Amino acid sequence: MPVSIKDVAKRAGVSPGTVSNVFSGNRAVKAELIERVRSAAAELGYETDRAASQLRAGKARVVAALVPDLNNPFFTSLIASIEAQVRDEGFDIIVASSHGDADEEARRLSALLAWRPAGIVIIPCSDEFASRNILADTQVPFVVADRVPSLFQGDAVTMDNIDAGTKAAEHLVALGHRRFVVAASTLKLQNIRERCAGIEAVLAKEGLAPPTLIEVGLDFDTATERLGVFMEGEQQASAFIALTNFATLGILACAHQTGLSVPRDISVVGFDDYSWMHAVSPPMTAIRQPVKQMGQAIWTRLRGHLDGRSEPASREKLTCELVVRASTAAPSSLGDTLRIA
Amino acid sequence: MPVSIKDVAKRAGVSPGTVSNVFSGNRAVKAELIERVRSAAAELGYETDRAASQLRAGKARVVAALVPDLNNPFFTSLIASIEAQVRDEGFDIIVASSHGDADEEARRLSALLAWRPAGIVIIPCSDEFASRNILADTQVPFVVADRVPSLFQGDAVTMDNIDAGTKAAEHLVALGHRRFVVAASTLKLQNIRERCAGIEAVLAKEGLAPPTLIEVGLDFDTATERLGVFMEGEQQASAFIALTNFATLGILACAHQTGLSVPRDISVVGFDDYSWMHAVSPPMTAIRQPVKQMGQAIWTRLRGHLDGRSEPASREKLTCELVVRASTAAPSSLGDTLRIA
DNA sequence: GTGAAAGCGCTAACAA
DNA sequence: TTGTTAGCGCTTTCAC
Repeated sequence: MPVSIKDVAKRAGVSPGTVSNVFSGNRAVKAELIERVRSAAAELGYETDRAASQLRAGKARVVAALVPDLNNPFFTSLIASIEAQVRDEGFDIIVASSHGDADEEARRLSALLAWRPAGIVIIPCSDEFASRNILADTQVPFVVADRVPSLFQGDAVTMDNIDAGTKAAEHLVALGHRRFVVAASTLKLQNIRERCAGIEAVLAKEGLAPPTLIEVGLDFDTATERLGVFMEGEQQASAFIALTNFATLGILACAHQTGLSVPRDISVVGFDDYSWMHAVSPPMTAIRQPVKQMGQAIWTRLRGHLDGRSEPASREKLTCELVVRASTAAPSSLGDTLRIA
Repeated sequence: MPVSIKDVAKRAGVSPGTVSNVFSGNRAVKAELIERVRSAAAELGYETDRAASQLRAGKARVVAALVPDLNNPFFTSLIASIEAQVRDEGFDIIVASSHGDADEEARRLSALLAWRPAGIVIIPCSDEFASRNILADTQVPFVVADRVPSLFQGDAVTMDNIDAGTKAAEHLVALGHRRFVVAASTLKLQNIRERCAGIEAVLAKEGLAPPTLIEVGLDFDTATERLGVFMEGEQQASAFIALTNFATLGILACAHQTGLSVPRDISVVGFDDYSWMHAVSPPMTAIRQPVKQMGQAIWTRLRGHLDGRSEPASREKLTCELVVRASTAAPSSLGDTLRIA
């Protein structure tokens, strides 16, 4: 692509510096020259080389995003939200996936850093977030999202996970449920444990038995097997709360497999709110995370550091919303009778 | 981030050129020096500046992806697949969304080009793909995916959409269905029309009435309204085929709203195969697009052009698979009777 | 196999 | 307001 700023300058009869100023807007240029430069550039098909620009100016117009999994719609929605934020200001976004592995996370982080991005947003694959050392050595502003180490000091955007659990539990308690099962992909993550804590607190306050915690894993067979015990067995529960999207699917799959009807036999609160939850029968009651606001909060923080300003680190905790649809209902005594028989 | 190749060179007691060779592997370096350089780099926390490297070498280790919507899991799965391909070879991926708008597509494309990427993969927001002129002017290799203009000559990766429609229709015909409704988000796209054509051909061959084509739009209310006519009205259909993911949801939402049971009253074939289709009741029969293979085919083509090699343009057409689950069944005569009454 | 030096395309000082 | 020029960090001749 051999059309550089010099070619444009020659054709427009101005200096390279002027061309640069026309495109960057850094210094004022007479209207007439702007016009000449613009048309010369258009004729030649010129577009500023961002690598060169960034190298010289020392300012990158790109932000990097590192997430655990690009197949998880929660993460990609977040990327979508960030993309919508940054594009208006001429930034591009470079993405990478750690594939849920801490070593890979470290490697990808280094690779992203090599772009000298204006900022990095990272969703660590575990609470340890061991690779944060890598970031500490650099001057690149970064914000940690969703999974934030408890003692972490820097910029962070999270959910109020305790409140999320509380809302789900209160809703089900109000409907009259007394035995709860909580399904999570893994309890190794802080945010998941917080959601549990929220639920446990509600049940304790109501004098109900603590919920049964189940790690459903990441494949349907395991999930179904582990949940099945509490759908078919002696100690049936009537209320199921999912703490991740996959857990939602696991509960649904298991209910279908064991022939239980939702919400007649069991009530289910899903996690994350996707279109399919609205469309299926019954439409799912779910805890919705404010993905869009998350993206905004992230960009606000990154922006704060943009021109070398050193804003104080800040933490934002957003609240989830319980969307009530038809997968939750009062426990039917009929169902109870049938299952006990 | 003020640690450059010179700092490493000084510390290791070698020249900058040698450091460069150690990291790029372009020229052989004595084992002892490699060791010295590596440890010096590690101590300093040095990582090659990709912008500078790319500027000088004229070779980018980044590919760009432009899709219509980052909230659509089909597109993001494709990005995930491409990411998995390229990361092994040290490439990064920069993403952008055209937000379904042709002008924005052109703008974003120019912005992406400004990175001088090694290649671009684009899913146009319409068949026209007007912005292809922009690419034609450059030397950047690109491959068009999913939505490919019919007369397009370059590298492309698509689905065999006619076959996809055929498979869905044959499945339902074999079950005994005779009246079909086909739901699509829009019929403006070539690939959607091809899916229709596949269905129409099957029905024609069987001597059945042509399917009713419905554009469901992009919100549930519109979708439900338009589909409702054929679920409740005089000319009930028993077989519903969705041609996009949203159409699948539209059909399901409408069935739920009108109180029809799947598959007892109507059979539904969904489009795209997501986890939720596996988990809900009934599990959905669906047409699965081979997203992973698509990513591979795309990268194969891009790779072909990588070192300035000028491979001939090639087109790949992948085939979809029909995943049969429980949302399709033989039409029940009982259902027919009830609805006619 | 290694070092010295030129220069990729751009922007920012400095002159004019 | 515009032109001239140095140099960002790197890779790549060209010498040795």
